[in-house]
Amino acid sequence: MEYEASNNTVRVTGISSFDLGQTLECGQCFRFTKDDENSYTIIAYGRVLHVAFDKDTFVLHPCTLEEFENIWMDYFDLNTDYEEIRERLSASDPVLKEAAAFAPGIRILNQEPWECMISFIISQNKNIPGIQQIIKNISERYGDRIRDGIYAFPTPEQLGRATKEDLRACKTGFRDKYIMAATEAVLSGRISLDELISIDTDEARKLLMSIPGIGVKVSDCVLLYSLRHRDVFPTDVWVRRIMQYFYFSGAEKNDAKEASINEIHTLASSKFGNNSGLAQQYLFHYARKLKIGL
DNA sequence: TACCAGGCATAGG
DNA sequence: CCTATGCATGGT
Repeated sequence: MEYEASNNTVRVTGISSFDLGQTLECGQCFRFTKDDENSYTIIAYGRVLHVAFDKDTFVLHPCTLEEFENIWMDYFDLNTDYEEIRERLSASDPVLKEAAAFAPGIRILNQEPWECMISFIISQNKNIPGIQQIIKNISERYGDRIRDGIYAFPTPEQLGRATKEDLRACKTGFRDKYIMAATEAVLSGRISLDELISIDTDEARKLLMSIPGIGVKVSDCVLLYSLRHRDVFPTDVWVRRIMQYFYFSGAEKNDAKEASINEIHTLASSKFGNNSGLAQQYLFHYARKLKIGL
């Protein structure tokens, strides 16, 4: 990988296994818009960033050399060798070979833990446009204005000022109490999200799940998308469907009983091991595009 | 109108 | 451990 900065723009070449659309649109990130073919605007780290691919060059703007090295290089996980992980997953399993070949440019973003946690609390029982709308409402009401009409995700202190009624006005619905509980856990210091990066996965998950409104699926999303635990396998309805279809249905497809989350996790762990997170991303994307069964 | 959306808490086997 | 139900809200 090589990069250079000029005119508040950074150009990166020599990245393999990276596609903007596949990475942003596989459901791990909510705050972006698609401006054009292979051109997106992202809001993160209190900044607005335009990203695009110009032939084989990854272009970021506005972006200084320091911002690229300190923030975005890690955000897009550019220091990880995805070629190697993808080959390992492909070789170990025929289904993954298909799924990975379908979207080989997926990377797992390293997002901000606080925003990620609140966003996935919001995500329960909502579709993606609905989730994006609520996050936008909350940011506009409590976050700092970055520039006209664009607001940063609020800090814990800022969101801590919200009352239940305020949150309801942002259309959070029954999630209002969960958001308040998570905010309180962070503000009080009971849970330090950054510390969850370096502790054992199961221990970190246990701590996250001590917050009401965070269950197995939401905690696994936070662990994978922001806390760098790549061995988890977030299992939502789509992943569940595709796992059922490929791994748990017998010869007669319909009479097999539904596999439980525990059974799916056990199978994922034994097949994909430390790379379960990326395997889940490939499978999620694959399932949504193919719309298998149901 | 009724039913669903990347779940979770709760009450009950 | 597993299963059934309600849940705010907006969209078909």
